[in-house]
Amino acid sequence: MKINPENKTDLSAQIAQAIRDAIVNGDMIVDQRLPSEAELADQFNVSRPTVREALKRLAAQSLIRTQRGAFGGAFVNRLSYEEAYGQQITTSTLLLSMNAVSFDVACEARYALERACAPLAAERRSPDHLATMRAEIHRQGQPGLSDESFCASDVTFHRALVDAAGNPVLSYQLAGAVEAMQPLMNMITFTARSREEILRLHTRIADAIETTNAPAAETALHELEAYTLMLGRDVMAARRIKKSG
Amino acid sequence: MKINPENKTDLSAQIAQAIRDAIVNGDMIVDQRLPSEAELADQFNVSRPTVREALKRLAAQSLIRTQRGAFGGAFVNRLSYEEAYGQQITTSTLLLSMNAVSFDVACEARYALERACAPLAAERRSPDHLATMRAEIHRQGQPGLSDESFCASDVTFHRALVDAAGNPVLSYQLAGAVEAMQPLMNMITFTARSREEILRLHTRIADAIETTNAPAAETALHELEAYTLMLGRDVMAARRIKKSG
DNA sequence: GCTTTTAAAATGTCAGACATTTAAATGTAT
DNA sequence: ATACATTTAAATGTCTGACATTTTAAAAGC
Repeated sequence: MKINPENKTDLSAQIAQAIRDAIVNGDMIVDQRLPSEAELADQFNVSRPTVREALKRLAAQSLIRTQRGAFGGAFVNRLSYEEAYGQQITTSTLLLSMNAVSFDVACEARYALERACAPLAAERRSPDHLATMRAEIHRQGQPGLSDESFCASDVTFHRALVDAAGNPVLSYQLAGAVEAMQPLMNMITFTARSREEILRLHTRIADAIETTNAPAAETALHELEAYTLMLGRDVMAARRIKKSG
Repeated sequence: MKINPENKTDLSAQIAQAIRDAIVNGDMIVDQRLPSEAELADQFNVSRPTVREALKRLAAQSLIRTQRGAFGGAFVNRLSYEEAYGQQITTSTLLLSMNAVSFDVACEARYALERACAPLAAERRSPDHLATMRAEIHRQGQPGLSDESFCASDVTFHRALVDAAGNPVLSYQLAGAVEAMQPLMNMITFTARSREEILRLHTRIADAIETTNAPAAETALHELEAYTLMLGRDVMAARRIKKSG
């Protein structure tokens, strides 16, 4: 992996790519120690700051971790779900906040993913997941609940639904979609009327999951998608006016 | 955003986080220029190499891009789908290759996502998408096709299915799942018998999409999932034996 | 007025030094 | 001999200052 040809891009980017390739190809295995910065600098014929910039790039992607002190160094990192979540959420949030993705598209993707989870959730849901969903439904019915709290509870509810599917990859994918929509969702004013409607649909979803009735859950999710879309569109319209004004 | 309290983590990580927050919170907008490295070093009271390490971290996440020369500098980057794909694929591939995710779980997630796309694809598929699917089916039936080529064609087929849904966020999510599974899929030996079976299912899927029969597409995808799982398990079993042997 | 040259500003890179952290090796006392 | 304290070495983290390269805008020249 050691060599890189004479091209004009950043040396630190080239070095990062070379090491990244080595990791992805399996030439370096988890927890294996990389050569020290000084050794890498020698091997690649660059200075230590350049090597360090390359290593920081890899650290930003959670590909490596570093440890100070004797017998420290840079080690290939076993990517954890938490780290993967973090990457996913950062990326998704930016895609949405930079308007590369519209609210409509994000909303559609999110509910498509949730519906994909529904059959698995109906099949595997534990009492614990159901209890969480019921508890959040109860909370959402409390009078005097702030919009932020309502929104947070909404997220917890949907998260329980997805986690009930028992597939961490799906949970991880959804996390991105749900978190990314949070800022926009938080702009929504949840009237008593809309809360009532959402509550009704949440209850239908929970009931469907409890009775392992996947199609009913999917139908309710469809309706919730349409309703969310309507609420979101009002907010987005208001946002556009504010921008142009 | 300028200050960061006295804690013991890396300064470059702290600075990267501060700038990241500013971008995500919208304090800095797309294409806005960051202060020069020297100015940032002043503001954060650190040296230029430390600032540079922070900037490289952000560059690794495609949050910023840099431009050399006068009036150059670091600019907030509009995250493109391509860049987001790249991030997603790197992360997903590592999750799978490091065995943090089993083949079964990845496979289940992938087909759950594809089924989520099916109704949308059935509704929106263009002649172009259908043509791609048909063409790949035809290719998969050619005798003398190598396993790699068969596999590549398989990816193109599924990609067309997902793209037909017309939701770039779903395409982006799937890209990760599909790409990540590639290395394992490539280890599969596709016998004439298994190719025939896959071809049959692909045809059913294409037919269902063409006739806007979403349920039929989902059913066929279910069967294809079960079949893929079976093929994959053989490979994974062989892999385990090789490791322990 | 157009072209060429120049200057300035910014990132990219290097070299060397010092600071800090950490664990092993060593030494010392009970 | 064991337990504890000390030293030491290796590594990352940080700083300073310098030079190289790239790029654009402004100045100079025709």
